[in-house]
Formats: sequence, C-alpha cells, structure tokens
Amino acid sequence: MKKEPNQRRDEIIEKAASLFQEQGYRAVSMRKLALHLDIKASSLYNHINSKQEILSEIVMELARDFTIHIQSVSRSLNKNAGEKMREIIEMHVRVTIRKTDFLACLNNDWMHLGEKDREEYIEMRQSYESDFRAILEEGIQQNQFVKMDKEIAVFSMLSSLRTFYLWLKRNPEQDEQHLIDEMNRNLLDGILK
Amino acid sequence: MKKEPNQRRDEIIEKAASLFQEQGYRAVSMRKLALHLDIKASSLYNHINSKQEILSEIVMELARDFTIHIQSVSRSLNKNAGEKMREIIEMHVRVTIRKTDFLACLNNDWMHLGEKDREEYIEMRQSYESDFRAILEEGIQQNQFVKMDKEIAVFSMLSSLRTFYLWLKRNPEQDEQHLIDEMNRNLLDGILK
DNA sequence: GTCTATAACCTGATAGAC
DNA sequence: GTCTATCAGGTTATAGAC
Repeated sequence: MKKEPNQRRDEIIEKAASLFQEQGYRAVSMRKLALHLDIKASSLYNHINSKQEILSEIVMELARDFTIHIQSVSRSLNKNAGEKMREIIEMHVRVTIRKTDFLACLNNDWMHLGEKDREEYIEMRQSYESDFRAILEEGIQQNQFVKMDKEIAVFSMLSSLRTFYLWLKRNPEQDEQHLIDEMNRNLLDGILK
Repeated sequence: MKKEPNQRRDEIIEKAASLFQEQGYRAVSMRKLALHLDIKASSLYNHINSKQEILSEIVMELARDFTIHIQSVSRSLNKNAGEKMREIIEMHVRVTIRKTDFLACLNNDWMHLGEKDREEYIEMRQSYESDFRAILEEGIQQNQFVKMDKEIAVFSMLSSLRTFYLWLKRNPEQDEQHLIDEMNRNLLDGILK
C-alpha cells in the first residue's frame, strides 16, 4: 500500500519476476530465488512476507495500470474508434518494453495468486476485455471497422499483444516506434494487399 | 514408440493434459492426478514411467504433427502464398478444436520437458517458424502481401493461433468453419475498412 | 493392476543467534 | 539484515504384498 522506497525489496521482486518468467512460478523455489540474490532463503523473509506476496506485487499493480489506462481511453470523447485502438496498441507495446518480465508473469502465473488477488485480477481482466470490445463495437457502428465476430477479434488481437513480450525477449533493443507501427498494421490492416 | 493400444494409459494422459492445462505442470502432483482418476499415485507407475513421460507424450507428438504439416504445405507447388497461409490457419484452428488441452500444455509447459525432448521441441518450433516466415516472404515477393517486418508478423500471427485454445475453452461448441473464416480475416485482412 | 509403506529429497516458512 | 537450524508437510518414485 504505502510507497516507502525499499531498494532491497524491489531487487528481490525484480529477480523473482525474471526467474518466474523463465521457469514459471511453481518451478522457482525460495531457495533458488535466494541463490540468485546471493543470500539464504530465510533472509528473504525480512523483506517479504510470503512467496505469494512477491507474485502479487508483480502482477496486481501492472493489472491495475492496464485497467485504468483502457478505461480512460475508451471513455475519451474526442477520439474515434480507430484512434482509440491505435492508442491501446501503442500502450501495450510500451508497457511490454518497460515491464517485460512483469507482463510475462501476469500472463502465465496469475492463477497462482491468492484467492482475493485472483478474484480481483479476473474482474480486471474481464473489465479490460469489455472495454476493448466496446471500442470494436463503436468502430463497426461508425462504419470504420468491417463487420466481424467481435469476441474472436478481441481475443485474437489481445493474444498478439499479451504475448508480445515473448518476441521482445528474443529481439531486444528494437526501435519502439517501429514496433508500434508494425503491431498497428498487423492488427488493424492485416497483411493482404 | 510402439502403438499398442493402451486404454488406461491414454486415460491417464488425457486427464493429465486437462489438469496441466488448468493448473500448470508443476502445480499438478502425481497424487492430485491419481485422485482425479480414483486410484493411488503409485498405481500410475504401472502405466507410465515418470511424470515427465506424461508431459512428453502430450507435447511431442503434437509438435511433430505441426512440424510435418507446415512442411508439406510450405513446399507444395500448386498453391500461392495466400492459399498456403489460409491452409496453415485452418490447420491451427482444427487442431485447436480437437486437441485443446494438449495444445495448451505444448504452449505453457514445454520448458518442463526432459533435456532431450526440450531440445527437439525447440528445434521443431524454430523449423515451424522458419517455414511460416518463408510463406510470408513468398507472398511479399509475389506482391500478394504488403511490405512488412516479417519477424514481427510471424510472431503476431502465431501468437493468435497458439493461444486460440484459451478462447475456445471459454466458448465451446462453435461452428468450425465460422472460426476458420474469422481467424483468416483477423490475421490476413485486419479489421479496418 | 492396485494397494500400503517408505525412501530420499524438496517445499514455504519460522525461531533465535549474531 | 543475514545467518544456522529446524519444522511440518509435500514431491517423485520404488518395493513388495495381494
């Protein structure tokens, strides 16, 4: 809750995200995490209360950022559906670049959150998908988008965006604007001439 | 290797795929798996040699099917790039419908394969992506596809296809041809008018 | 083919010395 | 803030009775 700066704690969470992303939450023990930080597992508990708390720190803040951002975009009145869609795609790419490992954990390990966090996460994800769908609907009604099965389109576009971190892991140091442009074209224009 | 029919063994592997898909390979213990099959964990070892062998059975055959299929499509001489792409997309959707849980395991749990299988898996995945990329290249040269960053396009399209099982889990019993048509449109034509 | 019992080890987490 | 020692329970897998 509070935002006391806590360097060691952040270090632990960063390293955990990196390992979770690589091996999965269940495959990374506290001993393994501690080894990568050159301390003993028991020392971790001076900075965090539980393994699940680390996961929560990684996933929940990022999920809240996504939820808030798409809400503000989808409700803005001075943009048409196409512009909204481009802004969402751009946001996804930017977050992917800045929080690569955190996003990977959000995608792959959310089901290992504690019950309360997990419920909140699922709610936020539903809310996000619902806002995304609303923009598609708006675009179809404005005759800016083609007629389509919105459910499948939401899923298909979000799949590309959500797993973009995988590609970025294998192709680091790309020009940010190039990535944004290409993802916009892939998802909005398609590849056919 | 041999294809003796072995009903109980297949039952175990099916149930394991279902649980792995839901909770992740590491989160499903042999006791948990046994509980869902109404036997004791030790009895499982009369049918399989190890937990990892179950994962291998789930992932490797499916990976080989994908690899072989895209090879035969990409090398066929009587189809243009657009037709090849449509056939690959169709194949992905059909496999997703028929092997939903197996595909989920392939996507999420391949890193828990034994070293030998894991290496073979990675090779097959690279080969698959390389065939996919070649079809895009062919389409660009034939002036059938727009100019694009092929690496990003391969990733983006495959992301949608690979995680289609997630959507299918939440929306079962859809018309197969409708799914194929919509995925073709999403990935090839985009959503913009 | 399933069971009980058990081996050998790993798991998250805590107590208390320094 | 890190350490050693430890707890209580879970992990894969095997041995051997039935």
